Amino acid sequence: MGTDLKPLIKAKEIKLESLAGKVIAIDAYNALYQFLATIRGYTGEPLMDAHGRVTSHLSGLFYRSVNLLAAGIKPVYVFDGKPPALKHAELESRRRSKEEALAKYEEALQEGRFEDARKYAQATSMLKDYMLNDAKTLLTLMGIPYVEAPSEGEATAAYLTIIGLAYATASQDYDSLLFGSRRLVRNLTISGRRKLPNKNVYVDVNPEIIELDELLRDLGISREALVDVAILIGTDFNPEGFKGIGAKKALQLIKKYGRLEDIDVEGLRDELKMVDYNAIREIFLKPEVAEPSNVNIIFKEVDEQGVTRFLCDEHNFSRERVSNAIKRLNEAIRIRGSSLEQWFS
DNA sequence: CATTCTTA
DNA sequence: TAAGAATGG
Repeated sequence: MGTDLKPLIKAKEIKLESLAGKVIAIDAYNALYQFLATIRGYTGEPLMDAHGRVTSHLSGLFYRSVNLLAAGIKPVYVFDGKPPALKHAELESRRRSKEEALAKYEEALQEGRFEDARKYAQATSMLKDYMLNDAKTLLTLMGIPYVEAPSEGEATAAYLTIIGLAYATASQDYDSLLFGSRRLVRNLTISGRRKLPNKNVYVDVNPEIIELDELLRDLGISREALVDVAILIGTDFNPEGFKGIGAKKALQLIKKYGRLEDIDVEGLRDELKMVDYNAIREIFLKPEVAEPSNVNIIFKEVDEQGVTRFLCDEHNFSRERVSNAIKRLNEAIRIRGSSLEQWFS
């Protein structure tokens, strides 16, 4: 879920094309989860192949990646490793709400309330290991690199921007900023349409970028202080946050007192004693990240035969759609005139 | 979510 | 032809 920093952030809308030629480190879990949750049939069932294996995430990953490549963007997907121990409570609560959603889904389905069923089905979404493996296979066949993070994917993605291997991170969550990402791109989409939660209304959504340096300057605080603000709001590592404190109040408090241990507010001071905020700070400020020597960001040509075999033969995608997409991509590459030399190096 | 089909 | 609805797997 991440930290709700939104009220503190003013993002700049950008055109997708402005990212042409840039390496973007994409939070794989975030992207795949979004695909899995939203790409569903009328009654909420995910797309599946003839063997009943879920393919929603592959559909999203394939078409979006084609579009990013066609726009000249170089995506690098960063996969999660082992979650920090402090994340257990958050993961457990996610597991529980999925369980509850499953019960509601079955009930709604039984009663023919398909719109509800769809909503609850989305909330049951779980990325299984085989789905992650299928996603990695597809990326390899598409010539798109990915990185295995030792722990939080957002942390390694952020690190890639810090060491100059990526221009920005891409995620819907703000946590990569806490991990020090120099730039965060949200809404890295093509269609620019998103359904409002619980409503049958669609709104235009454009990609937006947040520059960490600018954000810190605007807020008038350091990254260390921003992490303290996040802890007050509530992070994946202290999901409760603190009673009555949202983004605005958290910022006020840190601007006034500087850091968590100096907050002099009746009640809150005692609540803070119950939280190991130093451990949380450490996760954000000194995260476990991939070794640069283990990061190979190499783009290759799309293996059209391989992609077709994998998506169409193994997973029952339409040959026509897949070949059209690859044709579009090749045409875009041709028009851009990017020689394979400069592109794939 | 992204693409394709339908509709007016 | 452009917006909205349906479909994809």
